[in-house]
Amino acid sequence: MIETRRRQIEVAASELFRSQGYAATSVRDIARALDLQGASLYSHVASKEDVLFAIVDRAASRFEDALRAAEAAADANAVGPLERLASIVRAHATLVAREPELASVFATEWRHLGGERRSSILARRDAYEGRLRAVIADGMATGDLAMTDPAIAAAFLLSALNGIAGWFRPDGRLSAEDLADRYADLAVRALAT
Amino acid sequence: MIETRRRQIEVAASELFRSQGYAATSVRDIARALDLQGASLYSHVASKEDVLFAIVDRAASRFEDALRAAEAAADANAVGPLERLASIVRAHATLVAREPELASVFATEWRHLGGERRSSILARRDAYEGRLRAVIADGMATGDLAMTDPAIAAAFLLSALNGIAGWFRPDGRLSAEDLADRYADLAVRALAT
DNA sequence: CCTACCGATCGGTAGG
DNA sequence: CCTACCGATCGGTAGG
Repeated sequence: MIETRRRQIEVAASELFRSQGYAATSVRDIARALDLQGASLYSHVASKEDVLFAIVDRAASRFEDALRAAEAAADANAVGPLERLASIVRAHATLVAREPELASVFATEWRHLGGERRSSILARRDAYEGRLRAVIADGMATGDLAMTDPAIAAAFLLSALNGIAGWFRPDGRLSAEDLADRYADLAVRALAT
Repeated sequence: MIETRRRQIEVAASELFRSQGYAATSVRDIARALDLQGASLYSHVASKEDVLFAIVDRAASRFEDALRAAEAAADANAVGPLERLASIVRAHATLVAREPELASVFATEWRHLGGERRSSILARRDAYEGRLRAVIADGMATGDLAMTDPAIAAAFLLSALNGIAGWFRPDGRLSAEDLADRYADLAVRALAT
């Protein structure tokens, strides 16, 4: 277990950033959650923004991995565009439901990042959204999906999916997987011919 | 034109709260947008939180009015559950697209309100969401809408709708009304039998 | 990882 | 609506 402390800081910060927002969370808030003095955090991180970036960067990678895996599985099973879309939605929803702090900070706190980091994260978000748009456009080309503006459909779906982080309780009566199935169903119905 | 200055403050604050968030926006930021000194704001408002509450309270009323109007129109025309749902979605989407600052602050900054104000706003949000759930449940009872958990369907739709504030440009190639039509279409398709 | 401390900025008040 | 100012808190550093 190397870098455990650093990880603890990121986990505690994710929870605080999610519930209070980055700007309203002080370095001392994060330290207190770990029973440290505020200044002691700086033995492990260079700045508050560094902690935010680490979280957001990790979140971006998780979403990219989930998308890649969903697409690879769809390729391997040679499924149609409808099932490909469903498995992407399922993957995204599952990730948000399982790690709402990560997803919520990724979705809303990136604007507190400085210039380069911010644009790098935005570029990755755009690329992700672009992949989803392409899947939707492909489905329209084969006639499996109804004709709509793929950009609008993608924005519609991503907002719905990311919204899960705002209300889903992982310890509630509904499992992340069940939730993901419902969302995939709603998404497919919304877009299928 | 009474209370113009007060209104200007709220408008400037909405824009700043939307783009930077409430916590990252200082009283002096708001004042600067109006060419005032920071302390001068306090001739018009009692506190920074007061400004936030005024915005969020106004936003809540706007959404309540829009919902009421959509339901009244549906009642007057005796339309079915499908068209009733469509007109509610259209009304909500139009409002978010026309006033993204108001909608975005309402959707995300309420947590910076203190105890009573916060719970009052949350109660109104819950009531609004409850109305949407009821419309969905009614549509399922008549067989116009497919059987799903109305709470999940409502959360799905509201997240998608509120997400509009995050990307829609009122001066872009798509009008608020066209956007609203697309969203109503997606919503109806997602839920219809 | 702590104590001690820094300059900057915060929301807000006094008094005009 | 302004100037002058307040105590509190902010992110971060020095030195151990």
